[in-house]
Amino acid sequence: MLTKAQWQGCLEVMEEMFPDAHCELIHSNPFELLIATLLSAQCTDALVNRVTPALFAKYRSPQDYLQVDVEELQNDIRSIGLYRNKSKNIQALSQMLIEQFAGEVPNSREALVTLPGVGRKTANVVLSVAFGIPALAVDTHVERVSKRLGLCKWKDSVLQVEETITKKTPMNLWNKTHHQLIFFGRYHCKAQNPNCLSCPLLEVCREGKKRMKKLSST
DNA sequence: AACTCGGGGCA
DNA sequence: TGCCCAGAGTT
Repeated sequence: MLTKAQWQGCLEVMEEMFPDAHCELIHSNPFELLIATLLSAQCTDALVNRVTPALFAKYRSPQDYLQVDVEELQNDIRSIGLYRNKSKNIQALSQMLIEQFAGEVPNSREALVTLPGVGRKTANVVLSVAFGIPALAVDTHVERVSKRLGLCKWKDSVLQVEETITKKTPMNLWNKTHHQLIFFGRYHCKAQNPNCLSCPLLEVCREGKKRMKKLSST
């Protein structure tokens, strides 16, 4: 198992590899972060970032999203996929924010997950990035990376992985950790053909060492 | 647990 | 061309 110090070392190395990873989800306010995160489902942020500048210039508040027909909103986000669900959710969510949360994005998980289209992962991103609250969205990349490195056991559930990382990550790294893990997992520690040969974390990585051993024996 | 939504990226 | 993808909701 990876120690807390080793884990922090890994996070620092990931930051050196992808220094601007966390910039992709920096937004001027929690509401824009919430919308951008919701749009990110099943597509990359690079794709989302192509529509958000125009989107956020046009819609600045929950009220703004309610002043157009759903078809118009669909057209504004069509290129990212899953646009029917997402448009519907954004309008329903805007309505709820106005009626139940005084137009503000709530800062508790219990409240966030009651919003349509917002599940645990989206809620955790908003909590950590917008409010600095320790919460980590565990997707396939985060799960794979933490298990390969040896931070978690292979049989751990998603919730167990989340608990372990939450426990071992220092407060000052909360707004970055998720994005560093995502980038590291997506572009380096890939699901297929991970680049172990050039990996700076090879010395501490459980799976990496195993793969190298196998490679040298054949 | 296994679907569905969905256009774009990439082999 | 066909497969996959920073998820959530429904059955």
